[in-house]
Amino acid sequence: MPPQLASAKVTLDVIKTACSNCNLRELCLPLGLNDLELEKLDEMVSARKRMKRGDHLYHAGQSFDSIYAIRSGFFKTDVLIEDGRDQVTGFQMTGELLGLDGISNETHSCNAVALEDSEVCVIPFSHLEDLSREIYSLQHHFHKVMSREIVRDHGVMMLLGTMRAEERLATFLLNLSQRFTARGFSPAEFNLRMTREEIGSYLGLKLETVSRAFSRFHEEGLIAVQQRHIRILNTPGLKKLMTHQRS
Amino acid sequence: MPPQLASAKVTLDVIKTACSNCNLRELCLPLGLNDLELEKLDEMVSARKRMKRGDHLYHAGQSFDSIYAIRSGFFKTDVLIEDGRDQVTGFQMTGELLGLDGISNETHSCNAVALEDSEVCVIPFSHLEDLSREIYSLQHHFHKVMSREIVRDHGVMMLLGTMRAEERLATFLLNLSQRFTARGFSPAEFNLRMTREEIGSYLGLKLETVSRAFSRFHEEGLIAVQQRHIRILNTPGLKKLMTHQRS
DNA sequence: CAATCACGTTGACGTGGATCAAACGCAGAC
DNA sequence: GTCTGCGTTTGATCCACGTCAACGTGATTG
Repeated sequence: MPPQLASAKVTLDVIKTACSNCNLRELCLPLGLNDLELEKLDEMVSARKRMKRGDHLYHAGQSFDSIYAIRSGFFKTDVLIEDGRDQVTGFQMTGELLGLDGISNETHSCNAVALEDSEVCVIPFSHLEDLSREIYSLQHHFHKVMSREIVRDHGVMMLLGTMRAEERLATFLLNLSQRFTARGFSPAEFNLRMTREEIGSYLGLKLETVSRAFSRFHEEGLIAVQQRHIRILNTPGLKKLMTHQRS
Repeated sequence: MPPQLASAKVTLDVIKTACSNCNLRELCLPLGLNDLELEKLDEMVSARKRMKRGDHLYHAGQSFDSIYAIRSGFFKTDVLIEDGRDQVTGFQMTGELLGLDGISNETHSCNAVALEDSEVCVIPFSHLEDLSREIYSLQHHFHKVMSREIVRDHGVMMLLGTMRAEERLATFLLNLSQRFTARGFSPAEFNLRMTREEIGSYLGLKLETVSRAFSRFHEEGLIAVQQRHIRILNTPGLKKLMTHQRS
C-alpha cells in the first residue's frame, strides 16, 4: 500500500487525483510506468477540475502553465483569426491531453471548450518537466504523445488537402469509432458530441455539406443516423469510401 | 578553449559536427544553452550527412532512431496513402528539425526529401533524451520546438480548411519571406526551391491554380515572378489578401 | 544547335461543394 | 399545452477550382 495512504486526511486528497487508481492508465500519461513511478506521478497532478458543457478550459492568448488530461468528457479545440474565420483543430476524448500547443511560447494558441460536462486533471507543466527528467519512461512517453499529435495533424492536413467531402466524413466517423472502441465503447454505435457545424469546421466543409453526406450514407445503408445518434452499419463500405480513388 | 581541441585528430572530427561553432545556434536546438552545455551537445551530434537534391533523408515506414537538424539546404516532407494520393506536409529550411514524426511509434510516418544539395546534423534521439534529462534548458527548448510544430500544423489546417486559393498562396509567400528574413536573407527576393506542383500539394491546390494565382499577383503588381524567382513588391497588399473576408 | 524533357503558363469547360433559402424536429421556457 | 430558438435537413442556384488540353520556356544533352 502506498505510504501516502497512511494519513486519512491526505488520503482523500490523493485518491481524488491519483493516477495510480485511475482506469485511464493505459490511455493517458502513466502508460508504461511502474508502481513507484506512478506514485510520483500522483503528486504531479495538482488538481482535478470539473467543467460544464460550453465551459472554456483555456482561451487562445491566455498564458500557459499546465497541460490537462481528460478524465471524463469530450472537448474541442479551435483557432480563430482576426477576420472572424475559425477552424476546429481537433476533438479530444477521455485519456487525451490538452494544452500542448501552449508550450511553444508560454501562451495558448487555441481555445479548448468542453462539449459535454467533463473533468480534467491539471498537470503543471514545470512539474511534468521536472518529473520527466527523473523518470525516463515518462519522458519518452510524453515525447511520443507530442509526436503522435504531429502525426495526427499530418493526417488531418492530408484529409483537408486531398479528400472530397464524403471521404472526409467517412474518415472522421471511422476515427471516432476506433477511439470509442479503444475506450471500451461500441465501435458501431455512439452519440456525436458536436454539431454539424463543428464537424464541418473540422473537416473544412460547410454544415449543409456534412448533413448531405450523412443523408447520403444513410440512403446507401452505410450508417443509420438520427440527429446525433450514429450507428455504423457497413464499416468496410466506409473504409472503401475513405480511400476511394478520385474519378 | 574546449578540452577536446587538445588532440589534433579528434579536433577535425569534432569541429566537423560542433554545435558550439555553428552559426545556426540561434535557430536550432542549441538556443539558450551556455558554453558548458554546448560542449555536451557537440558530443551528441553523431555525424553530419551530405545530401544531393532529390535524395531521401528517410522514407515513411523506415525505423526511427535519429532526428536531423538542417545545417544547410532545403527539404520537403510528404505523406502518401495507398491509393496514390500524397500531400506535402511541410517545407523545412536551415536550422529546422526533421524527423519528429518518427518518435511516436519508432517509425517515420512521412518522407523527407532534399529539394537542393543539403547537409544535416544527425542527432540520435536516445542521446537527445539522455542529454535533455541532464540539461533543463535543452529539455525545455526541445519541448518548445515540438509544440511549435503542432502550432504550425494548426495554422496549415486553418489555411486548408478556410482559405481560398489566393489567400493560401499569399500566406505561403509571406511565411517563406519571414523565414528567409530570420536567416539573414532578403525578405523580398528569393528563389523557390519547389515546383508549382509541390506548392499546390502543400496548399491543397492543383498546380494550375497555383500558377494562375502567381500570374494574378503579378498582374496586380503584388509580386514579380519569373519561374522560380520571386520578388515581393507589395507586402501590405499580400497581407491584406491573406486575411481577406470572404465575399 | 537541334532535340528532348521537365516545368510552367494559359484557355475552355465541367463539377463539387458553397451559398441562399425554406421548412422541419426537438428541447427547454413559460 | 404553446412558444421560441437552435440545430438539422433539403432544394435550387452559383462559382472557385479542378480537369483537360495546348503551348511556352529554359536547362541539358548528344
